[in-house]
Amino acid sequence: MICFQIKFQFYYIYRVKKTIFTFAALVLAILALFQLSKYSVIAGDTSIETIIAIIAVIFFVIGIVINRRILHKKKKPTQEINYQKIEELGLSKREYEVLCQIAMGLSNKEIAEKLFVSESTIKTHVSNMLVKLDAKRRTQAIQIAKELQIIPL
Amino acid sequence: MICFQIKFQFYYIYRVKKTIFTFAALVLAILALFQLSKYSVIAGDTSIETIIAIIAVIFFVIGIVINRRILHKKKKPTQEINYQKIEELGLSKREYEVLCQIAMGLSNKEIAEKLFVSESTIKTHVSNMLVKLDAKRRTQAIQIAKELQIIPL
DNA sequence: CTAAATTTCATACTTTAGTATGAATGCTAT
DNA sequence: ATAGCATTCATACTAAAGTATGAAATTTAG
Repeated sequence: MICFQIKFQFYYIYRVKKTIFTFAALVLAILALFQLSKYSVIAGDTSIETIIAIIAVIFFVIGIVINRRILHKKKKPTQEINYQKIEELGLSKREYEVLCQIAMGLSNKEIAEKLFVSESTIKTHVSNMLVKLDAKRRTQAIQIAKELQIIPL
Repeated sequence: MICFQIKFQFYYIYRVKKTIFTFAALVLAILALFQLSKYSVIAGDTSIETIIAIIAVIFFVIGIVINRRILHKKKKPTQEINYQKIEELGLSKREYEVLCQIAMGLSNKEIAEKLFVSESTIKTHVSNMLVKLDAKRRTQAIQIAKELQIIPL
């Protein structure tokens, strides 16, 4: 049990502190470059242009890679739900629950079983919900609800 | 008329060739840096480390900026439609059209009017489409189609 | 506590959705 | 040419969805 915990901890550190390790490696690489360039210049066997070009390319690539990592991580297309709109429409808690289940593609019977009520109850909720959303059908209700951002895409 | 065309052409060149101009400016900047660094080294009034550090920072920033520009341009949250999947499912053109109209919340009757065919034709398409999508209802078909990314969100 | 709103359920009814079957037409590729 | 597929349409049927009405129990807010 403890073994598992330790394993998990190491894994966690690895995942979270990955960026820090990357930066540490980067700093070391830079220092190495400094030394290399110094010796090269002193020895006179490498032109200053070559060194600068190499450094430029390296950091250009590093800039792109890091930027891509950061953008990639926060690229969560999570739809924010407009709870205020739900209240504005006057949708009750139960009506909203039913709406969500409809959007999942469930039938009235299936929703009834899932929410532990009778099918006629669901029908009542659906009917009231449709009026409040100004929809004629459940499919239209889904479309409208997604447009109003009251259910996830 | 010709004037407008010329104006448009210049605008077009400006828009499309912007990147090229940017790179041209970049190359000039690099050449200038080369000259500057050379003179500095010869004059001995700037250390090699400083020059390298400056170059590194400059290109690091350039890398980030260029990357951000590119990502920003193609960062349209437009859901790409998986046309290959549509073929894999064996959906015909008409069946797919009907599916899209269903997702818009239309009834069979409304779809029939929109596509200038009878309601029974739509029913046939819907029935075949449901089998191919392995859905029991049209609402479920919408959900599955969105998951498979064959219709826009 | 009481009035209003929500949730629940039922019954009866109408409308829409979906299935099954059969058939005619047109397009396409071998 | 012809076999296969897509499209079209019809009829008859079953299933699901949605409406209307009434009513009881529960929750919530003033």
